[in-house]
Amino acid sequence: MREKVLLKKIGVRIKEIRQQKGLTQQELAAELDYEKSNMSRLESGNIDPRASTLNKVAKALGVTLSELMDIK
Amino acid sequence: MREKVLLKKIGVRIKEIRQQKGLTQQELAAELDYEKSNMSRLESGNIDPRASTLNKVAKALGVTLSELMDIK
DNA sequence: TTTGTGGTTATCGAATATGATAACCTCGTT
DNA sequence: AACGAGGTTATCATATTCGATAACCACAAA
Repeated sequence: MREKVLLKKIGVRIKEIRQQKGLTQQELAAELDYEKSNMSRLESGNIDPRASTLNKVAKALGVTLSELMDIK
Repeated sequence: MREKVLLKKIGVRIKEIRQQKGLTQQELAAELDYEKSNMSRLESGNIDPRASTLNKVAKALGVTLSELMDIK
């Protein structure tokens, strides 16, 4: 894993928005055709997601990709 | 390739900013420890880059990740 | 205790990015 | 024509995501 800090921040950002929307990981995962296990990996910062994955998450959360990537 | 349109837009956006800065692909690639061939693939929208890759590009271009992802 | 919810972690196969090298193309210039 | 600059494209090995399944943990409610 090359950019640990970045990935952690992305995970935290996703979790933050998800919780604001009152969604569980499972509910969000369902909208993405993800398994909840994948959402957990993503939010925990253990993976370096692809642009298309981030875009899907952004859509499911109702924010733009730019907003999702607005990490401090 | 799942999200062709998105990837094309990301490529165009990178190219746009790179040209604004007056950089060539080779110069940008050099700052990233990329080969110019990789930059070309990225700008052409043929790959689905990882978050860490996008972050490196953003840094090298002097913009935030959020700004880089601000694709119409 | 049992059941359900929310989340984590490990593992697998398949698909794909990455890093590198090389060949090629289109120009503008000498 | 020959050369270089800027890009493109193909290919390869390696690393990693993705998609899925399953086991597990903590907690709350029945």
